[in-house]
Amino acid sequence: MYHWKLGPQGDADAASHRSTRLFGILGVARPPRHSSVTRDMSTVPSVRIAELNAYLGRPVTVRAWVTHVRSSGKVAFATLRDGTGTAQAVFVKHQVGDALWARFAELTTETSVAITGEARENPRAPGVLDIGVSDLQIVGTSPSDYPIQPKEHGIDFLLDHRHFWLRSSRQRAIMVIRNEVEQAIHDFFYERGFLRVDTPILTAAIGERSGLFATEYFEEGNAYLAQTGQLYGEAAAAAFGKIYTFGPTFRAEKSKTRRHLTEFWMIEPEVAWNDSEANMKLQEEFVEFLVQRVVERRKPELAELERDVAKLERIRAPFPRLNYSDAVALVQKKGSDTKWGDDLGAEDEALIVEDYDKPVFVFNYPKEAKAFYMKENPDDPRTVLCDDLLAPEGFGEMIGGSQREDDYDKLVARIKEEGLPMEAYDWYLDLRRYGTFTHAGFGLGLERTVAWICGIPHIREVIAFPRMMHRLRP
RNA sequence: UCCCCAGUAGCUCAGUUGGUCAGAGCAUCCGACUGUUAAUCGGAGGGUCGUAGGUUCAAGUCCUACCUGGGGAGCCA
Repeated sequence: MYHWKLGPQGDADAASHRSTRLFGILGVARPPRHSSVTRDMSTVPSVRIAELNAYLGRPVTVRAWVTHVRSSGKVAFATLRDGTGTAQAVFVKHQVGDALWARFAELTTETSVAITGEARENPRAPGVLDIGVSDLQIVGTSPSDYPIQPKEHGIDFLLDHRHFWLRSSRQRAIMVIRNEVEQAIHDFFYERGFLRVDTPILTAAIGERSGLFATEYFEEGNAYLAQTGQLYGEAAAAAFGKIYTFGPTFRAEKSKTRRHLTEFWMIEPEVAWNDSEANMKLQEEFVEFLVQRVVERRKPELAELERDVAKLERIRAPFPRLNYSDAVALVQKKGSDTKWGDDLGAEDEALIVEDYDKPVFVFNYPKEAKAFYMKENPDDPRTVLCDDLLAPEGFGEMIGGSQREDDYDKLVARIKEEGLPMEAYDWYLDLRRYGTFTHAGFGLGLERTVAWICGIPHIREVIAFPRMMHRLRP
């Protein structure tokens, strides 16, 4: 870690001084060979780049990574990144001396450094502060073959180097917005009296659909990675009223599209006494809240991503609603050959969404197109009380929700119709035997939501380390 | 699983009807430059053209198979 070199002049004494200062800054014990050298550095504050403008005209120490180096004979520049922002270190040869000047020449892309100098504004580049360097410690060297360049790269190459790609300013902006969305989710539900419930990731087979990841589980046979926490969420709603889950979800389908991951994060609220109407109202309030929170607090990051903020500012409840039958009629008018009873395909969703600049609800699908647990529509028993919320700008289905079937006999009949193993649902059916209750909930795909807010076309870019069919590393 | 597309230098790509086709830009290394912002200028190194067969006097180039990946469909969030 403490990997620094002397300049060509062999400035050993100066080097030991600098080394001492670095160890002091890092707050770790000095090696004994430097113990005779002491220097009080308490007057030089160690700051993050985002805080630099509070220290203009004063000496500071910044610990950061070098993103770019430029040299011009007698003056040289190193751009610095520390995760909070960027700054520019300026080396003027006649000011820094030969030894430090020589050490500058050792800086390469992604060298980690501790740089001390005066913070000051740079009239030539408003917004990026300069550090007039008086001292430089190389903490970790970086070979000259660092793979990520400030040039175009293919997506495959970038994902192979995801551990480096995350260092770029664009990726930082995405992760900051993702974090803002996650925090907003917790705030939204906390303020409304929801209880967060963490549901199991290892489950017995309860979906019985293909696309489950299996793993050995002691003497119990196979366990499966959770595809949803919903069934557990329903049990929790009967216990606590209003709950939500927030966790990873796994789908082993061999999906190869920009909207799919094998591991993604899903938020699943479940609310006692909500019907389908209240469910949709909660969804649109929720989505509006998330989008407006990002607009309010993350303008710089949206700008970094060149996102059209005006499109996000328009995202206000209520959202347009189409019942399934009207949606089918609409897409047929636009040339689709989808018939009543079919599920809506990706092309159909695009046809529906193109007329709106807000997310669009499509509600009450045919029973056959949806899951067994959705409540039969009393006004049209061919359909169930459910909704999909489609994101604008072609980002696809962001939410799937429904009122749950609370009638024991109807639920049993649906499980039989689907050919599902009744014994797997014994505890789930108990929820209808012991104090059944009207309830509804939905699942929001975090990555799809963040991709839409960021305007990133592929969701693999909005999760730090995506898991896809052909990608298990890094 | 199905349909479409692509594999040429570290990266992004060009390479015409088969015949100086082993190329460019960037990156790297060396040199020049006192304020650069993807700096600029000069020079250098770097490739079994995805793999294996085949056609031909001659194959990145045409044919076949395979491998790998991408995009889309389905499934869904």
